[in-house]
Amino acid sequence: MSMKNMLTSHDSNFKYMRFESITIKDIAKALGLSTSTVSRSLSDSYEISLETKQKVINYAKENNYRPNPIALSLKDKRSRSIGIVVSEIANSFLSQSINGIESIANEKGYSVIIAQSKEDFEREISSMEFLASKSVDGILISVSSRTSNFDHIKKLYDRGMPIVSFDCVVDFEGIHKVIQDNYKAAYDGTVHLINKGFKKIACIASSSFLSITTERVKGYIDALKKYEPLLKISDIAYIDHGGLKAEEIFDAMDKLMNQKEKPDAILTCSDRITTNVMRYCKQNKIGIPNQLGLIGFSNLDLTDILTPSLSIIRQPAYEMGRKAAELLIKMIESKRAITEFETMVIPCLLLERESCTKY
Amino acid sequence: MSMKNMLTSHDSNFKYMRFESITIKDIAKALGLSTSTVSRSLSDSYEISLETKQKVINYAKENNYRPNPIALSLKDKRSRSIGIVVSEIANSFLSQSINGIESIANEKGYSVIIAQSKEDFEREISSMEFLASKSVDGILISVSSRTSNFDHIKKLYDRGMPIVSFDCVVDFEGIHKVIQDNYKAAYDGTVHLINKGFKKIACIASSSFLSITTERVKGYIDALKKYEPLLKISDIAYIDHGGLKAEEIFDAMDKLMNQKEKPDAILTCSDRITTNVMRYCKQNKIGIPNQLGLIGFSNLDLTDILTPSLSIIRQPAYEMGRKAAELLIKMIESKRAITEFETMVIPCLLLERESCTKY
DNA sequence: TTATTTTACGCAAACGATTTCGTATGTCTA
DNA sequence: TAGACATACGAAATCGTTTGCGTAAAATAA
Repeated sequence: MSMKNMLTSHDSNFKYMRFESITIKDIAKALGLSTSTVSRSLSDSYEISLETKQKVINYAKENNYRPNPIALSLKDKRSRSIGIVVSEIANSFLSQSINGIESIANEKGYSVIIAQSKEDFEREISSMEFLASKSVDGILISVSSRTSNFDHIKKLYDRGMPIVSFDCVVDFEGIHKVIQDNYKAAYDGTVHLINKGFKKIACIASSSFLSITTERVKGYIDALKKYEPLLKISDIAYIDHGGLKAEEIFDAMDKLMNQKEKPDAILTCSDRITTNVMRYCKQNKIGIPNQLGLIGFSNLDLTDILTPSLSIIRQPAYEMGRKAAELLIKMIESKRAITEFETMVIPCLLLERESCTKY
Repeated sequence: MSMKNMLTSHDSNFKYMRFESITIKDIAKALGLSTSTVSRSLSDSYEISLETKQKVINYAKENNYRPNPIALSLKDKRSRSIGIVVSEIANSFLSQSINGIESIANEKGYSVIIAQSKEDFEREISSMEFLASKSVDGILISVSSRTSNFDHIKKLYDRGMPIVSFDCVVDFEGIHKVIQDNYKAAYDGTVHLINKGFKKIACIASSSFLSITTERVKGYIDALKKYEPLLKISDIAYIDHGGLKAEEIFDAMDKLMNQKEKPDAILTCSDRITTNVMRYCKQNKIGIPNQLGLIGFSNLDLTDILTPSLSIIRQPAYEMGRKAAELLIKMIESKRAITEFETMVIPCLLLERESCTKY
């Protein structure tokens, strides 16, 4: 499982040579100048003669000088890095969001440190601490499905750490938030199923702690109320443990499908729920869409090649990441107090496919 | 799309208060000691009296003192962070690898900075520069499908930057590498198709620049040679641009399927290729497995619910990430020169499902 | 009692960069 | 020619922490 090979072309003791860049001191010494003069030359100060500037700049370029970001951080009291706390990165919605975040961060010269909570409350707390201890300039967070207490976030925020919440947002005010239009998306999805002739539509939602859940369930209920006034609450299932284990979702399906009156369609409120419902149906030979119609929130790019292809509500992950990062960096770099906090609401996209059209 | 709300509960000028932690100086001043004494107390030096130590430690704990990692970095000349360069994170294999990397990194007190090359050679170069400029202590890299020249990596490596390569590894010696057993996996996959009665087996491989491609293709060819000595080279297609665009893979399929003698099975060598071949078949009404058998390298956890369920070769992503991170950190923390470089080879897992069993 | 050692701490340098302040020249003006 | 002012640079502080060295006071030894 592991083979060793003696080194060949490589300089055998190269690890004695730690990776080190040239510093401003080295330039100063080499050119017989002071560090102040070198620093000022590189920042093109008017106090330095053209001749000296040129000498310094040339020498710096030739020797590939790069300012040491750590020294700058120490002086400026900022690390030019932002932290992200999410439940996990191996998740299509979140990895797309992170893509959006990174695109803005890199644009503005920030690097990004990701911490995963793995849908665990304690790990979320330690992730926040980890990031704070790493001196990030700000934090983007989508809370875990186990988070109903937001003190760990509020405390850090009140101490002056810029924080922006997206997707699974915090519950307190006075903070920027970036969310999907959860209510409308769930409402539209439910109406879509109704229009396709389904009569008993269930909903499997994420953790009941989360505002995205509340909003989506409200959209679902309102749609049903409008068209089917006799809603049974028992048709709503909550996945309170994040659904990292498939069993949690299978159990919910067992309960739903073992009622006297089974649902004939389901609205699923997360990627993981959606795919595990399909898995459940496949394993239990429940035909989609004729036995069970299905529409779900999903950002997977594979839903079109499932059989039947899956009708989905796609969340604007990339855009949300960009917006959240923009707000955070604006906050970090703002000199004045921030007195207005935005809640950005970005619409979802409903993609109609085979899983809710009976044949 | 964006509504504003005036802040309510939140202290309106809190942003004047930058997030700042207590320093060793603050402790020293508060207790009437010198910073040296405080520092030594906190590190439990024998030179400090028990009484003083206790006073310092208590005060530090009460005021939630955390050493400033930036100051430590400046002093120690190490940032306790490692960089990762991958083509993209929204990729099941890579996000699982990153999970493995992070698990080790966090264990050892390192944070992780991710840079995406997006399968672009120039972006890979700038990613390396970005990470170096961020003063990471080492770099893990899986090169892009456009990388045939490794100078940018070799140069940094020769200057003393610890680097470990995994998955799509670099081509030079004297460096740690972590790879899957590509040859065996492709060989076994091909033999599996042969055993299932397929007669004309094609292969769609990743970029021809990559060693994973070379190895997989060799496994494929050797299996065929053993069982079907009359191999046609035209049955191997290369996806040289990373396959980020589906068209590249569709074009390859067009060519393969428009031959006089179409293949009756395909071995696909990446996640993206595998799923896009399925997409192509679905769109072109090519029945799997009866018209076309399919086995592919994939780390998606959805392949079991495709119809037909997909036979896959699963790569040990998480394990590879862990191993690579372990090697890198060992390298970073080693005091002595490293003279032996490992190439770790970790086996893949073949999961037999419906897509290669004709009915 | 004096000399020596131990104890317990402080001073200051160092890491790399920026920046405030000070100053030795040179140039111009009156 | 003396005073004023610009020009072009250097010294030193600063950010937070560690650490080598120095040392006063206390404890021990002679």
